[in-house]
Amino acid sequence: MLQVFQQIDAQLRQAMAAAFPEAAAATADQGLDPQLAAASKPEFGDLQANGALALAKPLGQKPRAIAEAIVARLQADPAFTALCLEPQIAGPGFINLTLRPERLAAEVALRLGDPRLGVPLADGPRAGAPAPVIVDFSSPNIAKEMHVGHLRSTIIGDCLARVLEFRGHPVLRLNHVGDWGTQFGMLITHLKQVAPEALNTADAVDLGDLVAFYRQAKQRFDEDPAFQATAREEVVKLQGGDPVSLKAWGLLCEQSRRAFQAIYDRLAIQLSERGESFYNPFLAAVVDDLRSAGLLVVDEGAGCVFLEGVSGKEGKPLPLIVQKSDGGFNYATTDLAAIRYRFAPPPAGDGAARVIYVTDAGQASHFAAVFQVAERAGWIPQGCRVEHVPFGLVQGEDGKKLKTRAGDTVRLKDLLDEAVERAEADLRRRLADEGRQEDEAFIRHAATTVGLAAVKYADLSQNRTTNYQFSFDRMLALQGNTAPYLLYAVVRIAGIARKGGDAANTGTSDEISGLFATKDNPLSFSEPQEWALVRELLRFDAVIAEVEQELLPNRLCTYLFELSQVFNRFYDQVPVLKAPPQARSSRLALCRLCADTLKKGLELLGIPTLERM
RNA sequence: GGGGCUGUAGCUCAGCCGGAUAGAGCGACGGUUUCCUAAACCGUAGGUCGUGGGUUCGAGUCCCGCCAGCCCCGCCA
Repeated sequence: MLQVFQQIDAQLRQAMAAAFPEAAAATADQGLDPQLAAASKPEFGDLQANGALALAKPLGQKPRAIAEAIVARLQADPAFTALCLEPQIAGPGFINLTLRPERLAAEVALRLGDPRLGVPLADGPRAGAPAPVIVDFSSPNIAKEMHVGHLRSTIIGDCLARVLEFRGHPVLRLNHVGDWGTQFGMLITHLKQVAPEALNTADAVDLGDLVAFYRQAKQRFDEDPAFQATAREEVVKLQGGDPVSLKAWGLLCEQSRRAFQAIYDRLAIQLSERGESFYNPFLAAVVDDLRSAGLLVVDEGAGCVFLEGVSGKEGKPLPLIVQKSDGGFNYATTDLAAIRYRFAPPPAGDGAARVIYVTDAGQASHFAAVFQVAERAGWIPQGCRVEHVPFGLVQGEDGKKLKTRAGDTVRLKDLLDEAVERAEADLRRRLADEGRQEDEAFIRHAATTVGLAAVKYADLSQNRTTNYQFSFDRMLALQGNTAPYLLYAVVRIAGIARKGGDAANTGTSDEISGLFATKDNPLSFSEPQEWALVRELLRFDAVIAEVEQELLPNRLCTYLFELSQVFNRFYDQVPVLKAPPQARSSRLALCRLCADTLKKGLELLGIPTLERM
C-alpha cells in the first residue's frame, strides 16, 4: 500500500497548495506537509492527515476550517475520489481517510501469487553495477567456542541481511572472526610449552581442550610479565609472517571454522569468513595514511589519533591508538583497515555503499571513534553510510548476565540443544494428550523447527537496543508473541488448503489470481474480520521498508504477530471451507495471501515454517 | 570525572515525523469446542509513562536539570 499512500500524500499536498497558495509558497520547495500517517485507530479509517492542525497558528484560522478547505479541494480531485471515500474531519481538525473497499480488494488481488507480495525492489543505482551493502555480523573468536554472546549478532545480522537482499541490494555478509592479534600470541606461546603437537598437527587436541588452553593462556598473560613479553613477541612474529607461527595459526583456525560452520548450518545462516587477518597486509598503510593526513600523533610511544569532541580525564582529548608502543597493531587499526578496504573501489576493495556493524552496544564508543577517524582520513566516500547497529546484552531471568548453573558462559550449541529438547518434550506431551500418532521423523523435524524458531524469534522480537532477558519458558510458550504462535497460524492455513482449498497450490501470479477472482467475479468481502485481515495484509510493504531503514527486526515481528492475531480471529469467527461459493473463494484468497505473507516474513527472520505441527 | 544506553501495568515488553481515551503478551479472574488443528478465540481487572522544569494548539515521544540501573573511557577485542 506504499504506492497508494504516496499517491494520497501527493494529492493532499496538491490540495493544500491550492487551498493555501501563500503559505505553500512560503515553505520554498518543500510545500506544506499533510502529515499523512496510518490511522491510529480503526474507527478513524485507514489514514489520517494531521497537517491542518499545524497550519492553524501561521494562518490564523481555525484548524477545522483549514481541514474543511483541504477536504473541499480533495473532493474536487477525481484521482482522490477514486481512491477514498468522503474524508471525515474529526476532533480538533484531523482529516480521516477511508479507502474504497473495492480498491482494497483490488490491492489484495494484485498481491495474490506475487512472489514479492507488493514489496518493490530498492531503487537501482544511477549507473553501473550496484554497490554492495556489507553486513558485518556474528564474528566469533578462533580457538573459542561460540557462546550466548554471539547469539544476537548472528541472528540479528542474518535477519537484516535477508531484508536487504529481499529489497534487492547486493549484500556481502562478512564474518569478521577474531583470528589475529594478541590473543594468538598468548595461545601459541602457551601451546608451545604445554601441547606443541597442536601447533603442527591438525586436530591434535580437541576444541574443548583448546578453549581450556586459551583460558590458561589468558590467565598467564594477565599474571606473568615474562609470559606477556613472549606473547607479544609471538604476535609480532605472526604478523610478520613467520612460517612456524603461521602454520600453527592456520591449524587452529581450520579447527574452529568447522565448529562455527556446524552452528551456522543448523541456523541456516550464510556467511563469508573474512577475519581480522585478512586486513594484515593493509595495517601499515593505514598508519602511513593517517600520518600523511597529519592525523597521527605519537604519544607515550603509541601512535594515536586524537578524537574531536570527545574529551577524557582533565579535558584532554581521547586518543584512538592505532599503533602500540611495541610497533604492533591493534583492533582499532584492523577496524580502520576494514573500513578503508570496504569502501575502496574494486579491485582494491569492496566498493560498498553502506557498511553495517552488528555488535553489542558496549562497543558504541569504539565504533564512534573508528568512524570518526575513517571520516577524517577521507575513507568514507560521499553518499556512503557506515553504521553501528548496537544491541543489548543477553541476560538470565535474574536480570544478570546469562550463565550456566556452574557459573560458566553458556555455549551456543547447548542453548540450541536445550531449546529443541524442550520443544520436543512439549510436542510429545501434546501428542499424548490428544491421542495423536506421529512418526519419529515428523516429531524431530517439528521440534527442531519450533525450538530454533523460538530462540531466533525471541531475540528478534525484542527491540535490539535494550538488554534481553532470555527465558526458554517464555520463548516456547504456545500463546503470546512467540514463534510457536506464528507457526501455528501458518499450520492452520495449511490445514485449510489440505482440506479443500486446493487453489492454494502453486501457479503463476495470474493463474493464482484467476483462481480466486476474475473480472466478472472479483474478490468481495463482507465481514469485519475479513476487512481487518485485508488491511493488515496490505501493510507488509510498508513494514519491510521501515525495517530496511531503521534496521529494527522487532518491527517485522510485531507486524507478523498482529497479522497472526487478526488471522486467528478471522479463522475463529468466519467459516472458510463451509462458506457459500463466492465468499469461499474470496476467503481462500485471503488465506492464501496470509500464508504467503507469514511465510515470507518468517523467512526474512530466518525462520522456516511447517505444514503441520 | 567524561561519554553512551535504559527507566511505560504485578512480570516481559511495544509505542513509527510530536497527534485523538498510552497498547500487547504473560500471569490473575470469568467464559467459548456437533464446524477448517482449542498451540485458538471472547471478556474483566490492572498505568502519577523514574522525577522536576521547559518548548507548543498538542509531549511517553523533543530540550535542560536531577535520581536509579547497566555499559564504555591509552597500548585486549
